Amino acid sequence: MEQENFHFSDHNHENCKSAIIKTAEKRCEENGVRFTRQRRMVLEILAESHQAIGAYDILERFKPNAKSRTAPVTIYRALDFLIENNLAHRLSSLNAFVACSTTHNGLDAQFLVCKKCQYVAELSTNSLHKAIHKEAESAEFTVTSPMIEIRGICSTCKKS
Amino acid sequence: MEQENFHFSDHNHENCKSAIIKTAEKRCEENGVRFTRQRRMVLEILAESHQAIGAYDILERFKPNAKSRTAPVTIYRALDFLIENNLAHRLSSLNAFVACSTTHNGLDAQFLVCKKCQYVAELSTNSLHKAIHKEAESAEFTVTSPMIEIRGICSTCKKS
DNA sequence: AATGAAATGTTATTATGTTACATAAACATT
DNA sequence: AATGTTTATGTAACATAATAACATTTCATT
Ligand SMILES: [Zn+2]
Ligand SMILES: [Zn+2]
Ligand SMILES: [Zn+2]
Ligand SMILES: [Zn+2]
Repeated sequence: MEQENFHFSDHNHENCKSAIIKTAEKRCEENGVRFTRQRRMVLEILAESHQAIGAYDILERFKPNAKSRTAPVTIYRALDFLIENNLAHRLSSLNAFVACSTTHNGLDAQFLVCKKCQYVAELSTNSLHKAIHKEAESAEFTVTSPMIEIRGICSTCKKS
Repeated sequence: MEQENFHFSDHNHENCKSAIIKTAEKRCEENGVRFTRQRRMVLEILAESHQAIGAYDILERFKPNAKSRTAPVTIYRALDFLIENNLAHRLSSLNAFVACSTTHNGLDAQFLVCKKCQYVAELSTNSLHKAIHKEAESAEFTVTSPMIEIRGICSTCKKS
């Protein structure tokens, strides 16, 4: 799941998807929480692409495979679960969600969000992590959940 | 308008407010845009505190001094204007707004947001600015508008 | 005063997210 | 297996946040 550039151009997304699901199975096992059918379905929808997707769009894609009529709260509950277990992230600047695509190893996540094509690259760099915590510390501020969403234009979109 | 800690404990907020309004008058003059009654009223409401405030809360505080019935869109239009002219900022993680309280000098803004008391400290540091642009560059990503909202607990809340 | 551009008024609508309470499935204990 | 307990899901209504579309007014310039 190493990315080389913003569009993940060289990566096999089928592998990528199955890695995300496998990670989820493993982590839920470890954490003693249940990776239910609905939670899996929502994660699979997220993992379909590296673009952020809104809850109501997820709902639309969810409905065809649902066993009964599905309400928004079902999606939000699944998303809450995934986010709590670090299997997905919410992008506040878009009111949208992505599957987690990196191993954080205790570091905060950062996102590069292309305004044009909506692709999201997830980073988890030591340098940014450190810079953030250093600035916060000097203001005597205890960081719990930084939201670092770097909006701009990806290389592919810039060329075109 | 220099801040020493998160709660701006040592600052005279009356000065702070009038500085915000004066800056706005000056900037609008410079930019050849109109600092109308409504825009001023919304900025004054924002400048009342360093807490983020939602558009509908602004609306409630706006109504008593309004000349006629006021709809949400009025507030949003004023906010759009203020944000465009860098006189206010939107905090995506809260769906809320604050008056700008620093001079940016070409640097991006960053925010420390206390989850407990809702206070917002605005930073505009070179070190964070650089760290962000450096990481983006190495992903061949062109930054336009980073959203850096560092959520956590301020020193005052931590003590209590 | 006539003109055009910017700002505001008015109403309705869309988008996003939550509450409250009922039912069902999974798990643990006897 | 029967029981109680927790966790997950179903269902409906509601709450909050933001925008669209179009009419009217205000302001600066001619
Ligand atoms: Zn992929
Ligand atoms: Zn992640
Ligand atoms: Zn102040
Ligand atoms: Zn600012």
